[in-house]
Amino acid sequence: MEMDDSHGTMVNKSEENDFEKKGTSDPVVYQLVRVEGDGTLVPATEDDVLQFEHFLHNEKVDLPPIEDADHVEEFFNNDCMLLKKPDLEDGSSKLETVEAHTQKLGANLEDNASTETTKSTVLNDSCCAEKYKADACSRSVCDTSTDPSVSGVNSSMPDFSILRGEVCLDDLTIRELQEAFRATFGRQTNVKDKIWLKRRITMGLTNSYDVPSSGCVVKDYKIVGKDAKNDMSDMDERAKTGLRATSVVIYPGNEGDSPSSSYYQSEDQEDSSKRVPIHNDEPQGNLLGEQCTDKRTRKPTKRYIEELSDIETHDSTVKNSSPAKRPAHDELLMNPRVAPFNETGSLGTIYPTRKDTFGGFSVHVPYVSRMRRGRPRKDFISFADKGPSVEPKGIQPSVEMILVKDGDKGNHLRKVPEVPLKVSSENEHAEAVDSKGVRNLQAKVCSAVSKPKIKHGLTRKHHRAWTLSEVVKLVDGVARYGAGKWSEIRKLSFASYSYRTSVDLKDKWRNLIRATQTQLPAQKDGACPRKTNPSIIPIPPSILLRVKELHELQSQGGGFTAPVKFSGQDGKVLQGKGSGFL
DNA sequence: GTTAGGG
DNA sequence: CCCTAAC
Repeated sequence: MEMDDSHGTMVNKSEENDFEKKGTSDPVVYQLVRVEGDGTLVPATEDDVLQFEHFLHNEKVDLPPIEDADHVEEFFNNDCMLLKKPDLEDGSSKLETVEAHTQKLGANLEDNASTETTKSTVLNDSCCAEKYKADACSRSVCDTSTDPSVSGVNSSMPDFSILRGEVCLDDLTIRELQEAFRATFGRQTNVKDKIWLKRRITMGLTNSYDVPSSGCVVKDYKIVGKDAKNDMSDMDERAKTGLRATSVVIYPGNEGDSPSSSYYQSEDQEDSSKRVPIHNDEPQGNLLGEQCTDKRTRKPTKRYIEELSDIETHDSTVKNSSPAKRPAHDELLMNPRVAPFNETGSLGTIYPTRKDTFGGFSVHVPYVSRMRRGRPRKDFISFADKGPSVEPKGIQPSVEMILVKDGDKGNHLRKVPEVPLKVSSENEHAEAVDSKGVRNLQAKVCSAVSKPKIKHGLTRKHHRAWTLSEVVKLVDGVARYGAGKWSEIRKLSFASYSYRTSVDLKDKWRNLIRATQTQLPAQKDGACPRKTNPSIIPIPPSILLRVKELHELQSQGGGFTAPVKFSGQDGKVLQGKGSGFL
């Protein structure tokens, strides 16, 4: 199965094929999540994913290699939410299992839930609690055991008969449960925790996370037992049943705020967090129930919409996580769904898209990595009051703006970038407006398009790559008027480039200076000037040399004024090269 | 309003 | 590019 985040939709297509091909493919989809210091769950970052790539890869290629048995089991034991802790020393942002995370959340749940919902259904299983705890806490305890029945994983076929007929999961032995697990998920497990096994099997058969820990009866591969609930939307109902049961039963006397109590809550973590994207794709056609179609949790969005993060984490006490990896809105955590595949184009080209919640809107965005690197936008429009909308199948507004290569002069309108619901457009409106006009236009568009209040009508300027001609004009302007006369240069040399502000010129000049300090020496050494990014047109060395000269002259000369330094040679170079690049 | 600098 | 202090 495909574990790559960028293929969030694999479950529908390739996975089945893989399964059929290999027979042992794991139909469970794992989600990598990150637990921030404040306990918030966020989708794993790309970096996180990379760290586990080998994991996922291993699993994909061949199931549980012996060497990795520990880790694989860790995945399983934790309902596939594995995670690793990259650097514990800083203690800031750590990765851990969802189980552990849910522990933290458990206390809250306990507070909110009524304690009289205590059930005794789990009592007979409480003996497994210790085992479970042991499993969860110290890996390698059980996975090193060599139970003959659990060793020949890849070769033999699962015994599907274990679930045939009417079977009460409670009556099964651990081994039988393991077999049932295997029949359900198509893979082996070494877990000996009955509760866990039963829950996992039940979840697998119902394709739901919301299952009781015991009392389930399987009949013909389907859960017919009592508490097999499928309605995830019924929160109240869920809070009263299996979820409560486990944690309260263990410590019947206390009110549920004991750490241990909340610990065992972890067993039902899916209930509370619902972030466990166990996706039981059906390998055998009839093994898994299909009654829970809309329960499937898709892989999380890979990118962060940091603009939403503050909504969720403004009050968290532990604020040592990197701002760039702040947790997204909970809604975003839970709901990002991957639309199976969207067909576009006359050729039937299929592009994966995912449905994402962007500022409260349901939108489809290309399933690509688009993690923002900079700090969070401050002026992002808050759509917090706008609930998730019904996804429009036909209209799929994209927040992506397609960058249009700057032709040349004029005809540039600073777009209103990243306004939600703004349909992507490739056509630049042929209208030049000055900076102020742009602001106004932005405000207008925003107010027209989106009802929610916009903070200040400020949106990020549409990124425009600097063209060579612009660079040449800038260099020319600096040579003519001097560095620092940005306003002047803008007025006189960039009259037709209305979208270039004096600040832009200044920034670009600064970047050019930097470029001369980095690129030029490298080129002299014959080294490859930067990692050649074909999409970025390198600035010709001649221009860089001019920049360097101008910079040195004007910096050392101190009070550089006007055209004094405009040497004939430079002028010639500029003219020649400039016209050539235009 | 501009400019310089940090982010 | 954004933001902001300092002119």
